[in-house]
Amino acid sequence: MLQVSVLRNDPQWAKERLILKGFSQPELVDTIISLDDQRKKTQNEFDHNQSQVNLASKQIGGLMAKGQTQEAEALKATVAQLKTTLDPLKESMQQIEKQLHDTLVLLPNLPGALVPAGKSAEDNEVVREGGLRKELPANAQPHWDLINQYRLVDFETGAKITGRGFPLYIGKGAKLQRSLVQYFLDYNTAAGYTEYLPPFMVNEASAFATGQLPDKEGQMYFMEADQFYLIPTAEVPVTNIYRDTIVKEEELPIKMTAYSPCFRREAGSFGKDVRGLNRVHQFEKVEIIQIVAPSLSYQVLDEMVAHVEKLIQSLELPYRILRLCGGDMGFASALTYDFEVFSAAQERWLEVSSVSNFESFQTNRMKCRYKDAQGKMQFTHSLNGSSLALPRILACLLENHQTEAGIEIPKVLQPYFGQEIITLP
RNA sequence: GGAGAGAUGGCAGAGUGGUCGAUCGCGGCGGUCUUGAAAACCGUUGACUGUUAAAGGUCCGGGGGUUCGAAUCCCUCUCUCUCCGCCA
Repeated sequence: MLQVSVLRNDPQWAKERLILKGFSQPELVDTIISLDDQRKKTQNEFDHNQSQVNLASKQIGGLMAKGQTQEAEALKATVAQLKTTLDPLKESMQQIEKQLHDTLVLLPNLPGALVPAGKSAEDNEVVREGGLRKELPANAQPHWDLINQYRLVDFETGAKITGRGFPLYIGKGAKLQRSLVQYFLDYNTAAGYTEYLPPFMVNEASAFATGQLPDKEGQMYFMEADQFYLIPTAEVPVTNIYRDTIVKEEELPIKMTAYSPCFRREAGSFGKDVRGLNRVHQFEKVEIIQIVAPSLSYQVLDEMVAHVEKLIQSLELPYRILRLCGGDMGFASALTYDFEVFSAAQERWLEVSSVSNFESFQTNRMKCRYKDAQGKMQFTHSLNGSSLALPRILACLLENHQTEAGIEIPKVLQPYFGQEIITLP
């Protein structure tokens, strides 16, 4: 959620930034400022009357104590009179505040200075490429064929148990998933991130705080009976650890990592690029999250990008890093870098990580603040990234490391997986 | 699911209708003393809103009610703890 003060400060600039993000109603900025004016005006009037009521009530107390009941009764009558003006004022104040909040919440975060203009994925900027594309055997295959031959994942049975998009991992496939999760968590904790295992369902307040609500309402699974949402990413429960808290400056930066399954309805996005593990309703992911002082957030963003980059390098995969353009960024983000790994057999890039700085967009919704050196209350900044998302990494590992002899396991994973190569069953 | 107890400022914990936004303690900050530190002593220390700055207003888990006046009384919801039941 944006701060009204930011919009007031330079409405024209704010509108331009919103347009860069592809937001279709920049005029809401003016609506918000005018609502805020109304709010101030109404509140002022209300406060004035309330103050008179408070004063009179105190006087009544004094008069009663002295036994001057007649004077007290007279004052009571004036208070009663004043109070009739209070209720309608309060009502309209609440109404204005709600309207203001409901409108404010519709605005996406303003894109940061580095964000390139553009409407879609084609306009993203390639920051750099890395890793080696291995020479593949002549009969190289896409992962959806490999997982069948090697008996790693069974989509049909997953569909029978639940529905399409719920893969069932089997044998070495399941173990490879588990090895990756463990490796990623160890890698993250070695870099100073504290590991959490969070709840996989969240309440409405949590889903709102990180920006999933109201923006992505239809994308989350919802448990009607208990009013819980299945998490689309560990970002939601983990970031919410710090909802409604005031942290000490010396506690910053707060570095957290968590594994979780992720549930996404992917409503409307099926039909294309959905084969195999490319897009599923349930997948595993290890997330990294930081809460930091505002002045450091972009430096931390670079650190997180470097952190994820090394992790992908260690898996010996060819990758590239993109800086997302305004139109392709998420609702809550101010700057996002996507990591894509080259899927050799599909001959296309697959997104495996997304690292973002949310600045104070989430922390304003969450009310996560700290006192700076001057003793002033400020919103912290929050950042997060996948480190890493699993099914696509699995797909890329299979495709990029397939050889005549079998699927080679990267060195760093071998201690976790327990063998160097997966051979045909 | 049933019964009981509870929810107050960073923590701990008083306060049961009228200068209570809230005693005291711990912690934090500032100071005295000290070469420095500790101890001791003194002072200070919630958030939001509003204003150039004030004043003023709001907040004692959430919502509603009673009253001239509510942290305090009533209703309701949520959560926590203890016991019972069920259960991986």
